[in-house]
Amino acid sequence: METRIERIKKHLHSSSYKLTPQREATVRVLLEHEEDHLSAEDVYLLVKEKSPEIGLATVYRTLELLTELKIVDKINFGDGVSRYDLRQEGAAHFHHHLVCIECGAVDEIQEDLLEDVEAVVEQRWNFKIKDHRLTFHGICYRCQDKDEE
Amino acid sequence: METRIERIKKHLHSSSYKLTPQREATVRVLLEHEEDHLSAEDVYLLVKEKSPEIGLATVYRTLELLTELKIVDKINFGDGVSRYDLRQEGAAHFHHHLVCIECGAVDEIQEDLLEDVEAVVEQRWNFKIKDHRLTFHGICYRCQDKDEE
DNA sequence: TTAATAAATTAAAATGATTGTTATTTAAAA
DNA sequence: TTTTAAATAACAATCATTTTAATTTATTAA
Repeated sequence: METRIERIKKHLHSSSYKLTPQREATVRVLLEHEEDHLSAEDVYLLVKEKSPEIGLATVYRTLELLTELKIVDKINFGDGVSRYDLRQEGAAHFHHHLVCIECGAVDEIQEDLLEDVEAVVEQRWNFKIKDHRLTFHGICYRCQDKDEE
Repeated sequence: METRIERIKKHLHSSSYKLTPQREATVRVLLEHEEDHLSAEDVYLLVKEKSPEIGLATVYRTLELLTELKIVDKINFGDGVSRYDLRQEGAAHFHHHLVCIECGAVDEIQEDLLEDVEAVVEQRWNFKIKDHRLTFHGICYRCQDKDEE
């Protein structure tokens, strides 16, 4: 945890940004909720618990900055809010998501799975892929079990 | 064109909705701009050209209805607006998108390409896939040509 | 160390997309 | 035709996000 913070700090410094207390508090919340897909408001409320003086706009600015530096990815599941997801260290590509249309749960797929598809797209459409977003909508294993009862 | 309108009309009727003049005007705009990825506001402005009395809220409600009936798909490319995309008739799955990070162009991929990936996901993650969203971000062929100049 | 400068933050206001409300209109059913 | 329900227009309200202006914090140069 501390080492990841250190690395993020260096990442910021290398682009001549500082890891201010507010930014550090925000990063810590993201690290502590790596499994979740928090909205800016979610992050704000969690940061506020430890640093009550922080403002929502600062959280937005921090998330924007982290997105720019590709430390987090901004993603949108179709409800009205953007969600922010820490990128795995060293991951070349953004991971995928499984959104359950029954319970709303969001699970992650860390495996790439798209190598072949991307090769086809680059070739057939002559498109230089820099990033991707892949989300499946369906029924998660938990709700399938529930349905059987 | 007329036959597609007819089919959409029947689709609405089968769920006991009517194809009102406002709804028809909206559907026509979508049909006439099938290649584009219009926001609600875009649709509104285009509908207004032919039917100036229409209200923005009606366009929103119509798009929402069409989305519910899976006649259009609502998609979000990360700018602040939802975009609406007619589903190909008879298409089981939503098509994919190529978003150019230089010029902003959005191209479509109608081919599925995901069959293998979906088989893996259904099996390995025990997830019943109902739909998907796949978007690639990168440099389109037009901008690649431009860069070479 | 101190004055000057730049970066970051707060708090509040502004913006822009989307949704809700109410009165009215239109269409369908009795 | 009368009644009822669905759909709409016009406007107000809401919600996420961004901007602004004043203030604070950190950094640099004297």
